[in-house]
Amino acid sequence: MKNLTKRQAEIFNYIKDEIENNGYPPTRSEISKTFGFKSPNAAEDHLKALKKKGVLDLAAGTSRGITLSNQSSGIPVIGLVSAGGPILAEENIEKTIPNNPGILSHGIDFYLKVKGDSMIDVGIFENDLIAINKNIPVKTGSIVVARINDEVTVKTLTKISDSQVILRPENSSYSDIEVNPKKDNLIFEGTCVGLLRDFS
Amino acid sequence: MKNLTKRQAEIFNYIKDEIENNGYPPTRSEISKTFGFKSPNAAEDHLKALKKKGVLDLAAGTSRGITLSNQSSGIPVIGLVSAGGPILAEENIEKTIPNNPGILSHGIDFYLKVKGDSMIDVGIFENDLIAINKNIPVKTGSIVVARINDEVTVKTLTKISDSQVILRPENSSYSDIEVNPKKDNLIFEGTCVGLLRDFS
DNA sequence: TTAAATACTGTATATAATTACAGTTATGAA
DNA sequence: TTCATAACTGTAATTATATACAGTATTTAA
Repeated sequence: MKNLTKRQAEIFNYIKDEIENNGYPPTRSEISKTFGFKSPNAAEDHLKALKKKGVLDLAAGTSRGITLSNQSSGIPVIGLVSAGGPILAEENIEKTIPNNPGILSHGIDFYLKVKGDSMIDVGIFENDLIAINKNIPVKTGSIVVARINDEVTVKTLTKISDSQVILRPENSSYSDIEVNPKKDNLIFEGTCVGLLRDFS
Repeated sequence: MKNLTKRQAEIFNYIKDEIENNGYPPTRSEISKTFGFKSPNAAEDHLKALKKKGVLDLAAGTSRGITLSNQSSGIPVIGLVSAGGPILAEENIEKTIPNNPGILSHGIDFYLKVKGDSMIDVGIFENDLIAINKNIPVKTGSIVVARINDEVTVKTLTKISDSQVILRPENSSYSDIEVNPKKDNLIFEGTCVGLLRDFS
């Protein structure tokens, strides 16, 4: 959904927030008022641009007829992460699920579908979706999503220093992973802020 | 939510559905069209009645300015269940959290905050919120919320017949619970359809 | 370098939408 | 019985809203 200009992103986020807070989308003049436009047509133009870029839809002749498109209103679920690119790259997105502000105390940037049983002792099972926030600084004790030499893993961070990082699987049959950030390529993709499991 | 007439409930549910499906609430005339009213004032009257009963709010002078009130839009979280009354009784509701249609494959009637460690082998931990659907018929293999002689418990249903019901804790340090529905008062409050955990 | 896109102002208008007022009919409670 | 509530019809007025057209200035991609 990218290629939004800075201004367009501002307006898009405002619309998103309004829907979240008010329960209905803003009008052209509400948008204009918020951004200081002297003409409602400025908002109209922006809406058309946002529609053209596919992040929202407009219902003709309908007041407040703004709907966020699927991709832009949902939170991506990341399945298997292909090596190389960024974790949120298109090809890693398995689906998107509706955003639900308010269910968890932290914001969610994406969900990661859990593979393997290395975290079962803290109740994280295969195929669970763990909610990840990219911006919380990682700290010891947190469950983190780490990328070590392009391999993505979910573990508890138990030690972090310039020369040594220890990632602990929460399963007694596995051993701690020790990483030297100076030698290995270590990236923290985010912190686990919640868990979602669907019994279907 | 209280004492809505049949007609009011129909209209309220329609509004709820419209918000969910369209992303914005209906106008008076859309409501009228749907229900065959020949005057938009019929919808206006209904909206006023629904507002009076506290299930929604109306923003004056605002097109589509209908918002569902917290109680009616959220899903109750049940903490400790007091003996006697129904599980969804006011005093059991710890809080409500926003409804999120689409995150789980089944509908959610309420969340139950888990006490104890009797289900840790299936990754259900203390203080997790389990999502419960009241209307799915209980069947063996499902995780169910059962009330045995007024005590509420979450277990896996492993056997169900007229004379014997077996509820299995998913923790090797606990033993199966055998209930005779003819002698004991056994009520199934619902089936667990999902799990929500907040790492805060 | 040039056309297209971005980001607006300014004006105007048809129509979408809220909402008041005046009624009618039916039902159930005081 | 009588009054409040429910569930509408019918009309109408004000205002809220979408949206077109005509511009201007700046930035960006071909």
